[in-house]
Amino acid sequence: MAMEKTFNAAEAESRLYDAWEKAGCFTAGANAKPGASTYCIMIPPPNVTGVLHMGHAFNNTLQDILIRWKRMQGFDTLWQPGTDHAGIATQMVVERKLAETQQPSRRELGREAFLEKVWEWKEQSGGTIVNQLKRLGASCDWDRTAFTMSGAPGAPEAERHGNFHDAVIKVFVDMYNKGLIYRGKRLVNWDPHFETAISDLEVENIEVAGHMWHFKYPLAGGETYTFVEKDEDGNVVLEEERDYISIATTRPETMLGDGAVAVHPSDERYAPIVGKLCEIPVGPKEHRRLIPIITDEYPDPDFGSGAVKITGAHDFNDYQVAKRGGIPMYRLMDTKGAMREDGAPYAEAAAIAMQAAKGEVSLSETEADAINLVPDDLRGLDRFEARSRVVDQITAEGLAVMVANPEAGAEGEPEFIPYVEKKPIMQPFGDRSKVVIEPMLTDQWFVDTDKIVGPALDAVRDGTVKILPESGEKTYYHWLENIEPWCISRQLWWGHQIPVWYGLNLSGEGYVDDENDGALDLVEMGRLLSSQSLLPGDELHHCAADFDSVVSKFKDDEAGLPVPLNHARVVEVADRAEALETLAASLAQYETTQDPTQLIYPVWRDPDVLDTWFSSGLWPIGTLGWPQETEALAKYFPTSTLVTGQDILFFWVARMMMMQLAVVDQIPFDTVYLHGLVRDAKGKKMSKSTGNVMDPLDIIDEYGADALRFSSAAMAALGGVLKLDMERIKGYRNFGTKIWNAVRFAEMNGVYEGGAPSAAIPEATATVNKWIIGETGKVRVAVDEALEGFRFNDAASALYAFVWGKVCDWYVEFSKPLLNSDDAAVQAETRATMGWVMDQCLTMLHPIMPFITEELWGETGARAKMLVHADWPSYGAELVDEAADRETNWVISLIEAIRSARSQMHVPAGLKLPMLVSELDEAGRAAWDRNEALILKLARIESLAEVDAFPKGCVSITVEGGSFGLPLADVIDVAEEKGRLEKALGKLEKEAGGLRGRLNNPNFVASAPEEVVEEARENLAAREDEIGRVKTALARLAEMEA
RNA sequence: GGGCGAUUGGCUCAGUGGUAGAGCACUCCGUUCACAUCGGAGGGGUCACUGGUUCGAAUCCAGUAUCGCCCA
Repeated sequence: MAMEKTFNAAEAESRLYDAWEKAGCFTAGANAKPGASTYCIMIPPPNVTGVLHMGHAFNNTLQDILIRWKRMQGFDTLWQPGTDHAGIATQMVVERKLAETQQPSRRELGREAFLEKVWEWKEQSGGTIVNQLKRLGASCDWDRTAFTMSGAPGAPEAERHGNFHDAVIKVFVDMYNKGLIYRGKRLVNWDPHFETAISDLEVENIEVAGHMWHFKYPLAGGETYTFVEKDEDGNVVLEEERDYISIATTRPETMLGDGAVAVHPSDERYAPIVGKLCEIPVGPKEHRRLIPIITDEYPDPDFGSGAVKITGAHDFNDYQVAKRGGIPMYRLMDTKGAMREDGAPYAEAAAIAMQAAKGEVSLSETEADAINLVPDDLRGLDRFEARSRVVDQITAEGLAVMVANPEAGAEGEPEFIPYVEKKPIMQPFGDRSKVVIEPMLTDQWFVDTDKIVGPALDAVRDGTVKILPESGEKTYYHWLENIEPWCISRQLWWGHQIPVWYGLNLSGEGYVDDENDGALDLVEMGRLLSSQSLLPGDELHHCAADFDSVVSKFKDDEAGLPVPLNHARVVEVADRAEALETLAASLAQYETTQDPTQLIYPVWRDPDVLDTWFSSGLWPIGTLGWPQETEALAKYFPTSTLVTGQDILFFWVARMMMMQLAVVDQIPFDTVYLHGLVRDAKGKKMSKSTGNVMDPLDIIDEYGADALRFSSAAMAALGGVLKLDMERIKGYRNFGTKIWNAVRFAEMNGVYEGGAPSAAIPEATATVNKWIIGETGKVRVAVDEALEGFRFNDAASALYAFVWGKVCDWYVEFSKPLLNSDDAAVQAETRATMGWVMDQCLTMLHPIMPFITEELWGETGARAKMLVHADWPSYGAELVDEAADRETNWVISLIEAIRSARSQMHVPAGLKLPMLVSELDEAGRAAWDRNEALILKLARIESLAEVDAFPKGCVSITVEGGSFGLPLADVIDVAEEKGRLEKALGKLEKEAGGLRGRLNNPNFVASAPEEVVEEARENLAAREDEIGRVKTALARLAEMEA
């Protein structure tokens, strides 16, 4: 067999991966020892629309390293794969595809037909990322591939194996029944393009060039006050009478919905006017709204004018202020982000708002929301168009704050201009839609996180769950201790439809039984249908897993209604409008038939779906078959390690903690390993617009998956920044070639002649064989310790240093004379040792570099098992032979000293030199004798002769316990040699000086640990010894000069 | 503004109190039969700054500066 010179990754990777898969190597429990403990990792489900990027590659490499390592150790392992259904992203992808192929749009298709299209797309394209993960070498149990929408109504046969959908619905119903989920009107991130609420995670805050306008809000009734501005020392810098309060805003269009102006309670400038009313300087003059000036801790007195307008329905900070102060929140925009066109004309709306501001009426949330305060001329405008109109109107009226014009005096330039600051502002954008996100007050479903956060906090506080790096725990506490309600509803079609049905509230105030006869007549029915109680927002609702289960709950409601309503059949209709029609028709029919059994009580299901994170929050139990008590659930839950990006600590990790604890009262995993974003070599985020995106598949094509994987491991320092450098990847590709050729060398030297090496630790007699066996023991301990502590970089560098720095640089070289030895026993021993050492390298490297190691494993003999299932070693420091260790290190230092001297004396590399020795202690003599052949070979020495004193022109080589010399009188450059020795002397003196200083300090000797003092003494002695020899050499050189 | 973190050779980074390290890059030498995707030798660092704790600080503490990330 003649091995190729390099590993052909492109050819081998798919072949090896297929072999693993075909043999079922990744199946849950594969290679488990009898009675083994379990080890389970849940993949962070990639988006079903996703394609593999560097973040996935890195994240999954770490998981694969762990799972392969544990699998080789004989644990009962499961790496659970799958994808999430990615509501908004998937809907967008499918809609785009419909548009591209000239098919009817989503709305034209309708919900059911559109969802069919989504499922079609999923069957065709949803497996992309799964296949890409295979190219990385990910050893997931693919037969178990999960999907957060599996088992949903409308899912094709192929998706019916899972029941994730039922699990999600069951959790919603259970949590609803426990009072952990409620419906409410709250401020959410609204995407005007997709017309849905989105999560914080889907919002990107980007700094953009913005403007800060300054406007005057006149005091009501022309009141005035003395405005006094002081500097830090309390000196008055400005004092004037004002009839207004100055407000700065970046969003003038939201002024229309202002409910108050707030100032800080400590702000003396505005103290005289707190509690008074001021006028919003926009809208028809005759209907100007007045709003109160209130105090709140939120305004920063040092920022802008110190006064803040409060628009509770369109700003998150203002929302909090408005809630605290009972300020009404007026919604100004529709779902598309345009100014509202609905409701009563402005004059009417403004009048109601006025009454509220004066405290004459108090508005419920629903009532406030029904009021449209957009002036008639601005209705229907896009929000940005409305902004510029508002600015123009205010400025035209002279209510903009004016400043001196720096251009004044120039042609056509006025003396004063409106005060508009150009400044960068952080603006929220939808990460999918790229439009500006609008904080919007809407009806949504929420998880009452306050009620379930406790156990999730406790589990980390008491150490049941460990988060790495530790700083992640701080962040976790910080977020959970200040947790906000979690909005879980989305106005999308693709997702788990909320299992709540609504019905019209027929028992409201509108119904009055005129005759008091307990029965409904026509007049009463008419009143019922038009009454206030049928306004949107006041419906009855019930929650249940399906329609059949919800019917009885509506029946219970009916029981309290008068005849004949209490007999009505509960029937599901599409929506609220259809329900009203159906009810009216049914009542009309009843009038003629008088048959109560024909009466229909229509109910409709909530059209919204659940946030994708609500379902992925159940990933650990959902993928294992919950709520069924499956074997997998019993075995692998709670799972072991979660490896994920620190950016989703809140959105996913914390939610999994809360939900698993809330639903099954168990932690989902015991360790969370968090890592950062993979960046480019300079530390920049990878982005399409910067053009610095690296595609992991391109990297795999060019350098092989192993190189990419090794790079991932090497940069995975706990808490470290991940900078991906192609040079580094190339270096690790080279590392693979290095191992390949080391094995090739072994193969060429008959190591595998007798078949695969024995798994038994070889019995060695030769020093270097004993030494490399000990080094192998040390590296196994180092690798396991590193992986146990999730220090992947330490594991990688320990293996790199061992394989390249010890095995290839030294052991292979040392072995050459032994493999060519005439002594058959020495040769056999060395072959056995080398075979074993190479096998250990392959075994320990396999979790990080599975492909090349598996290939070499197969190349070097028939094996009982593939490497993926080989036994992970457990030997350790007991393999270290101290004497062999010392001796080999001495040999290495001697060889290095000779090479160094040769190189610096410009001795031609190929030239063999004689060497002299003037003194050598007993250990040195023994070491020389036992290792002469390899020293001579590696240092290119032809002979060694003992002398009493070195001749003139002899280059000195000093090692522990010995002085060697190279007679180079004819080639020596005296000045150069003197420089070399002086430099060495200087370094030694510096070291010795430091050691002496410490040892002369009585405090050091008294306080430092014994072994530290002892070590310092030994070091000093060794330095002084060497200083002596270098000085001798320098003296000899001086003689030569003379 | 709040929180978290970083600052070590030209670059990218390890290094949790005891003689400053690695890889890459650089310089010189090398077609020695495992490997030029290689080998050998070498240069290069006041560990951001200022104080403090300690016998001893890159390492612990405080402050300063600069940078990054998250949140507002």
